[in-house]
Amino acid sequence: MSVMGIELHHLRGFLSVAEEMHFTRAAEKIHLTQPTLSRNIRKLEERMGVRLLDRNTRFVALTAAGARLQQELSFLLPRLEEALHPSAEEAVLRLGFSWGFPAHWPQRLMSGFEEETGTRVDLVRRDEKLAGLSRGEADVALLWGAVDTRDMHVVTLLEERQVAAVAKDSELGARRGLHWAEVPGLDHAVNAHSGMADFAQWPSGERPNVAALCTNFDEWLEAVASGRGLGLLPESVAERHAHPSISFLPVTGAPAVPLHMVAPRQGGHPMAGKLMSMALRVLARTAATEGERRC
Amino acid sequence: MSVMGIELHHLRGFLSVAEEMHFTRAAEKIHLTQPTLSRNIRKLEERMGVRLLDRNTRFVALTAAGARLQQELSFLLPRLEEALHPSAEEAVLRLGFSWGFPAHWPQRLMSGFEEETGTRVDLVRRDEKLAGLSRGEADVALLWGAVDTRDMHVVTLLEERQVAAVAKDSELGARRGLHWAEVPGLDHAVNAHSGMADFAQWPSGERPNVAALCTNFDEWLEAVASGRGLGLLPESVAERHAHPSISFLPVTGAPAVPLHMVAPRQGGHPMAGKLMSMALRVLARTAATEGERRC
DNA sequence: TAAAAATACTCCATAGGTATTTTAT
DNA sequence: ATAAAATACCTATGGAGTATTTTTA
Repeated sequence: MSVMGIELHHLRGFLSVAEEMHFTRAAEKIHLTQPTLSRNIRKLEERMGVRLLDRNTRFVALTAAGARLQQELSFLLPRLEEALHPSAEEAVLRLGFSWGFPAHWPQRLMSGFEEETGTRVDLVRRDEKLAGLSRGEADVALLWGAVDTRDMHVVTLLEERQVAAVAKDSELGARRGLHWAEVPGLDHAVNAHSGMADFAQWPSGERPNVAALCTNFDEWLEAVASGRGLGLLPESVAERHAHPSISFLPVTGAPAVPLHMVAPRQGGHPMAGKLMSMALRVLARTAATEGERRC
Repeated sequence: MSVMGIELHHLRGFLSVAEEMHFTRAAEKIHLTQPTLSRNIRKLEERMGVRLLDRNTRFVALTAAGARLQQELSFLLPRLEEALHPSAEEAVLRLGFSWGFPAHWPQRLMSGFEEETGTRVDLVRRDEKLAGLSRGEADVALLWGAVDTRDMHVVTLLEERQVAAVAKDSELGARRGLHWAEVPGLDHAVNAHSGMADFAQWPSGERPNVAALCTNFDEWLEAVASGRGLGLLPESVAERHAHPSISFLPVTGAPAVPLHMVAPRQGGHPMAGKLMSMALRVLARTAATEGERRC
């Protein structure tokens, strides 16, 4: 009954005053203003039903009850605060991807997030469409292309041109570029987990021929290199995967490919949302900076 | 940093769920609704940055971090709650009076207050104008008549007719009543601490003659009994102090005497305000009940 | 007179509630 | 189909701030 409504900030405030014996300094120490701390102490006294501090404008002193409380709290509060700090083992957020992990800004995102939240970010590569999300092996994932949005919270980070990867010694190897309209008529190498070329969604008559079906990016790249078919991928990923046997051709008229950050709608990691919004912020700043650089 | 904003109600909620392994029951146990508890758990997880409970609509289970937290909290929280309960020694409010403590309703007030707040009320008689308030020997006081309102928080509980106490074998002993206009012309016995007859406030020409100046009620009553002068007092107090040598006479035209409850404006007992408002409530109910009885 | 606590107010974050939806067996 | 947790929305307590007043050595 009487304890009702007492909260930790009241106790932190009291302990601070009990240590400083001075409201203004005690308030500063815990980043409060003096009037707020004064009121919190009064509330604590009202709710406990006991005066804890004898005070006037010149002096602050503990009452008997206050001294007893300080003694108890100086033991209990630090332990409690400690218990609320998850161990380094526990404070981990696993960021999944299956291919095409972008350069530069994710590193800044991860270190910024770790600094701001104290939660470590572990990078996890899984060769699945959801990069470990569905099996609970990742908490958040970076995924190129279309994502089933039913059970997932999805945020689009950016969009990129797609390019075609072709074997240098294939018929297409000599070409300088392709047009999107040609694509359905060509043989394709497909990464089943990519989310890039979801051919099922294409009009049935125009569906490209799948000449090679792979289960991860590296297999797929080699399939392209060995001339089994062309592959589609985002421009920046192509840049990071130069291959002696592969040429990357611009595809005029091709739709842009989105990069998504994805997390489970329910039962997910409590900091997933924070990472996603921070990712948007970081990307906005990156875009702004690059804009400035261009000017 | 991460601990910011975690409060006791979050932890109480978590502990309740960890014990029940069932949100709805856990919510009932701590007198919350299930959605509120759900949100509080989510907030706790967000602020700690760690998932504590794996849950869906059918199952609730502790994560590793949750199990550790439960272990810590099941030790710390009960001790903390205990520390917030003042001991019986400390949870005391001293109610001062110097004379004329009323019958019936104060007893109900005191027991009601003790039951509702867990704070014991000790009755303290001190023969001073403020009945121990000024020396810090009482936290709240019941005082008849005028009270210096500068440093005190004052509430008027009721007003009563005043009557005159006269020695039966004095000249006034045979009278059936007095008129207020006669009072200045008569000899008075005065209790210096009473607050009743503050003669200093009377127009200087009409100030009654102080034939006997006493320092407490009992001396004063005997002074009246021995015929040193008349005394003024509230009707109900007269009723409780029948004296073989004293007659009580109505005084027509006399102003009513207020009964006040008084507490220091600053530095007072944190529950003083609660007692005062409860006193007003109790008296309102008493008045209502007596009103009904009359009808 | 000056330092410090208390008051008076404004604002807003969030705890708490009710009604409804989603989910898993 | 049903039990149970999650979501959506609303209300209002009270915590935090700024400006001012009061107090006491």
